[in-house]
Amino acid sequence: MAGERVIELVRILEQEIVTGVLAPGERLDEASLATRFGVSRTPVREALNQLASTGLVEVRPRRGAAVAAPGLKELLEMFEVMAELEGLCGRLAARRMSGEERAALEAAHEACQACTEQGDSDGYYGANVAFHEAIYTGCHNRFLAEQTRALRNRLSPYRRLQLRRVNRIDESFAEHEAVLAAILAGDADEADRLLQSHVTVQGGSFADFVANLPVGSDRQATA
Amino acid sequence: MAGERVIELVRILEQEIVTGVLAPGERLDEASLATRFGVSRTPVREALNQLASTGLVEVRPRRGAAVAAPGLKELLEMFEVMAELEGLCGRLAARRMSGEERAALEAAHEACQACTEQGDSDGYYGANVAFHEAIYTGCHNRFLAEQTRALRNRLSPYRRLQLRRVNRIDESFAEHEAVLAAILAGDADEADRLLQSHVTVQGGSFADFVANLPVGSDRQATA
DNA sequence: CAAGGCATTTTTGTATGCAATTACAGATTG
DNA sequence: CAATCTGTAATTGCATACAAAAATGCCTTG
Repeated sequence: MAGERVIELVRILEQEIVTGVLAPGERLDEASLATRFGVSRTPVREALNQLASTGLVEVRPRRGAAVAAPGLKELLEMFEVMAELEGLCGRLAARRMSGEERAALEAAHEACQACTEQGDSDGYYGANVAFHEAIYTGCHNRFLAEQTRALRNRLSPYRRLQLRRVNRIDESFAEHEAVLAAILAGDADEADRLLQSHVTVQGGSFADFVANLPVGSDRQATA
Repeated sequence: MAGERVIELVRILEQEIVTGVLAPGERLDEASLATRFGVSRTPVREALNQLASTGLVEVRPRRGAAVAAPGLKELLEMFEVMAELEGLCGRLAARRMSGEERAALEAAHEACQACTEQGDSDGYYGANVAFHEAIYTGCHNRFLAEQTRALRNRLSPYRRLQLRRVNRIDESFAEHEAVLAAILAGDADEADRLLQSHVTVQGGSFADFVANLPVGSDRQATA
């Protein structure tokens, strides 16, 4: 399944959804996308199906596809699970990371530090991803890493809202430092706990998070 | 997407995979399935894609689909994550279950007891599912419940091997009893811990588990 | 007899066409 | 004037047709 063209379509659409070019709730009709990408409806359908399986788009039978617009309740549920998964990654990483992997994590942390000191918030976004990726690698559980990455990706449109908060970068970096210390010390419980609170909404202001949500996210799109 | 026919195909194929009618590694070519179900290849393709997204089948570009045959390492990774998810469900359920939900859990447990006393191992399989479903409901996190259910389903071909062990039913029931007690007592940590060990391979004999694996599961099918 | 190359055959990937369902708009009626 | 009904347009679901790639078997050749 999934020829090269389909994979490319998935990649492009996923990127546009994750970065917010395609807003939650926006309709994705097959014909338009097919014309836009210069292919037939068939690969577009497959791409939409794949995106639906990751949860990024929502398809309702006979009613077409749209960028997923989870309600507030569902978002909180997903954050709750993500916190647990990230924590587990950290817990396992603290126990299992090799010397090289620990060095890579430190390097990623230093890249974050560089961005922080220069106030490069765009750069920090990427460096932050690299830091967490280093932890995923270090947990030595590819399945867990993939699940966590997928959920992280799915929530990224909403996580970006948080990261834009004033001083959130500095806060995030400070939290990374503690996480790094715990992992290097091999303190699994602490790494778990710190990572959970790091990715949790409650780390910031919950009211701000809700207030910055795109309109319509306060109820189910499928309602 | 996903018309009625596709949904039905997914349901049937999923059932056949989970119950072992279709063995891990078995090839699933589109034309044969299309003839068998009396539909064209298009809905079959969609169904296979959906099953691929849940991990039950594996599709390699230009090389067709086959029932997923995860290697031992990957299986252990999945069990590790499932233990965590089940534990989290129990943790949340202990804190959040309503009175009716607690009653339902007790009822499910009693159904398990009936099967145990009558040595009805087939019946126990279903009652066991109901017990865990009651916990999923009680965690009040539909997303988590869905993720856990999906992973449980994906692992069910391998879990059944465990359940067939002598006395495993009795062991399982005794563990349920402890889980039930912890949840009713609102002891979240204990419920978490007990459920994790309940679904973990290490609960039984690891060697037996490995020995009963279908041939070929000791290495990656995609290797 | 074994190994490699070539043609055939099978299977997947994509395009297109048709049928069925749904959304929309205008008209009709209470 | 509001609500409902109906006809039309638009969109999805499925089937079929064609193109491209990979698997298979046979033949040639060393």
